[in-house]
Amino acid sequence: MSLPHAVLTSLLEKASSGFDLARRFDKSIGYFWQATHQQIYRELARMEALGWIASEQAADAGKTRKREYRVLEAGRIELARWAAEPSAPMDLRDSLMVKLRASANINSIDMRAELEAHVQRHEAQLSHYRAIEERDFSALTGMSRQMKIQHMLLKKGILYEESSMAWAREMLALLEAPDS
Amino acid sequence: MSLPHAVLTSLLEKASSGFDLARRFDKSIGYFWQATHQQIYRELARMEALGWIASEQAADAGKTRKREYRVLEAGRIELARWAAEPSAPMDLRDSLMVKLRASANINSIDMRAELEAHVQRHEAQLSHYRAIEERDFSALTGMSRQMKIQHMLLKKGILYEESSMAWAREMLALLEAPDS
DNA sequence: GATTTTTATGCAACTGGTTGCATAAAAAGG
DNA sequence: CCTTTTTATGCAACCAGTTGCATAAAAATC
Repeated sequence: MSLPHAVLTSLLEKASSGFDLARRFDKSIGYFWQATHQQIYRELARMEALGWIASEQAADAGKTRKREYRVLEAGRIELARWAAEPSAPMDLRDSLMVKLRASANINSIDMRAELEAHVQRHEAQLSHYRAIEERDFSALTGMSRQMKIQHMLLKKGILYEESSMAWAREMLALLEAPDS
Repeated sequence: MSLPHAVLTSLLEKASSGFDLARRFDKSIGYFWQATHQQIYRELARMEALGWIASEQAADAGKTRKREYRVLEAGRIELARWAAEPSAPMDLRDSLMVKLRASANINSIDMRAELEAHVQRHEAQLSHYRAIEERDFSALTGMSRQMKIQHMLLKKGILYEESSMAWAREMLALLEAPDS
């Protein structure tokens, strides 16, 4: 159960409203933990009840209900406690691989178009990551510990996209080979 | 919703009981789609009701309730239909990355032991995959299309383990560096 | 000035996956 | 022989995540 902790982490970096968090979950933190706005509002309510976070009317709220949440000491303690407990290995559920395996058994299934779309998606994501790297992490010296870790997390994404793409291209070549 | 289709794919390769399927989901097909025995029994019942699969008392049932399921034509058609529809990009939820990100913001969180355990897990999985490759895919010629695809799926796992491990080692080096 | 889009929050119902437990025969071990 | 483990199936309750919808102010567009 990591969603509350992902929200805590994100709030730690910047006190925000639920809406802003939801946007943040569509990038940055969301690259390894996505959530819908529904989940986020629910978690915020739960964590406020637990005393992990507190909120007040946002400075730019106007007449809206916009609230800004920030992490309390109890929240930091909980986050540290959770980080220290052993993490279960990530569970992958990759439907494309299931489809490819099905296509190994049913000859009429042609996965080439799917694979091409897949390659293109990874390509787009990769160039997106590279642009972020260029923009935020191109300094050669003087990066703080925090920055270095953030850079490594981005590199993780880059590595993932690169290897997914290389593999998908090889797979595509196999499916396109005349004799196969 | 891919679990029924993962079960169909697995049954296509070999007609089996729920129990055997559950074991199969702890390896092979389970590397990219896991399921508990509960989910599998539930799915089998549903798919039998839909007419995608049929079952009879297993040959080696004795006095037990053991049943053997096999895919019907309607099941093959459904599997092909599903394979042809576009697949959503895989959603990763990697709690280790969330923890590392939290550790970038809270200095007292020390992720080194976690990362070491992580490296070791990937190492074990990698050598397991390599043993399978050695055993099943070391032939240099005469591999069928089916075998080639299966080999590529295994390679996908190998690539994933290799890149996860390489990255985790680099991350570990960063966390161990004196100045960071 | 009226309409559409974006910002912002949230309820309710549903679905997929997990956990805990129950049952019972067969095989293995002491 | 008796106990434990493995094989085999399944119910019930729960939890996490998704989908559809509703509301309403502010900003943008026509």
